[in-house]
Amino acid sequence: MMVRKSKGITEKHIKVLEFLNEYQAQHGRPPSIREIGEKVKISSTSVVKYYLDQLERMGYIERNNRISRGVRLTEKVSEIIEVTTDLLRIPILGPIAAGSPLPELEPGVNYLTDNQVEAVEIARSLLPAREKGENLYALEVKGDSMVDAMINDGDIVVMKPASEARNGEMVAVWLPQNNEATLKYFFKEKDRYRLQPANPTMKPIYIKKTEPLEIKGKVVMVIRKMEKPLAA
Amino acid sequence: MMVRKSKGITEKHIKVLEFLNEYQAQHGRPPSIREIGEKVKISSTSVVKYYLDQLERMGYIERNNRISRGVRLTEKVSEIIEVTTDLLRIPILGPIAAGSPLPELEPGVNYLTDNQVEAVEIARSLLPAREKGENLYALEVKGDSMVDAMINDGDIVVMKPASEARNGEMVAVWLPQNNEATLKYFFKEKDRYRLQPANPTMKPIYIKKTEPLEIKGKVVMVIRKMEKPLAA
DNA sequence: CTTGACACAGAACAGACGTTCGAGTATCAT
DNA sequence: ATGATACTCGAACGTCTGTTCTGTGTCAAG
Repeated sequence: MMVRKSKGITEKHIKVLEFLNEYQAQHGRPPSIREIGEKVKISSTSVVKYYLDQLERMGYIERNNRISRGVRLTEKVSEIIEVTTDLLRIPILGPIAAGSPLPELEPGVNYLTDNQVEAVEIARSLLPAREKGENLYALEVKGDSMVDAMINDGDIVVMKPASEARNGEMVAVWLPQNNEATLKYFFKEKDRYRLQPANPTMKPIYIKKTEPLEIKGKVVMVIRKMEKPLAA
Repeated sequence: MMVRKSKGITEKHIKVLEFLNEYQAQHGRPPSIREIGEKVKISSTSVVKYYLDQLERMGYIERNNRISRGVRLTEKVSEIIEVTTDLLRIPILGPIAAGSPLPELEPGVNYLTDNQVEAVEIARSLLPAREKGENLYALEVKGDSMVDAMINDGDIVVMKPASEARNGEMVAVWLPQNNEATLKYFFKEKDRYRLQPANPTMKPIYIKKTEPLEIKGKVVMVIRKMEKPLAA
């Protein structure tokens, strides 16, 4: 009767979760109840337990009782705070092919907790400096239509959502008039856009500024797994 | 006069280190002394401490005394046991360019503990199934000579050491007669080797079996970071 | 045979740690 | 005012956990 039913998370709960996350990342082990209390400014161990009980009931932590430091954050906390991990799970939204429209990130959907979607795990250190990794998504290349972007069938393209780009950035664009998706280096010129293939031996496409061109995202990384040998 | 025997690591030490590693990976926290003793078949906590003290003196673990479960494996243990991590540190041995010989993995050198070399961190889940990651190394592509392998200047190529290959595998080969390093799909035919570019629009190279051809490794993965925009 | 380093066991102890309980305060709807 | 709810405190308790101490058996050197 002393535990709230379904009220929301308070500032204190978040403080506790953040400290749990921080301590674990820093020390490689969970903190003790007294260590939590000290950091979250709770002077009684019973109050810390009080909050831990609530957090456990809410599904944000799991506990192995009777064992010291037996606390563990669950997947669910990522909905509340940014969990520091070395690995970043990036959802694979779908295929990218020349003739089909690009899958897009729908706001408000948490792909990481949705086990339906596949994902690639990328080391944070592999990402461009200080790229937080927020909202990154990945596409799997289907077909040979991206060869001029130096991208093969089966490659994984990691994207950052964007609707505009600066010169020299590689973007995924949808060309409504051609009904075509493509990956190109983007350059804005006088009265046109130049879409430059990555392959230096190939020629650019020019799109007049009056013509439609939808930038869907910037390419952050391309990953090619040589899993199975080439046939033929 | 009192030089005792080996003085090195014993089977028990390794058992302890392995359990430390296993428990940490499984529970996200270090084990207690009694948990160690139970698993390593030591019936007294004092003996566990006895070994922990030795391991600490040898530099394989660090301890935060007075605090429960205050044990942590150090970098050095990777010389002794295979530390299970989600991340794999793969050393970048050097550049790969058409005109220069390929850097090679020197046996007996632990590149991971040698801070001199750069490294890329790859999530284990990203590697081909059950690729242990042993002896993997990486090369950084310099120049545009690998464009026919769909590989750009600046790309990171993750390699597995190999001196021969099966049909359809992409290999790094050194062609002594041409004084050239290249990445191609490898096919053995009647009396020749066919080196097939990844780019389907390009033609293969044929090498007679009588001519020299040194396979240096198989390509496991290619990573392209789109860090900076393309100039021009 | 004696000595001493080494590997190990068991008991005991002190402090760390999680849990329980009694009690107090503040807010809010009744 | 009343009571229910949410939150906090402090003390006490028992277990967990790391440390210390005493003792035993082995083995090689002196």
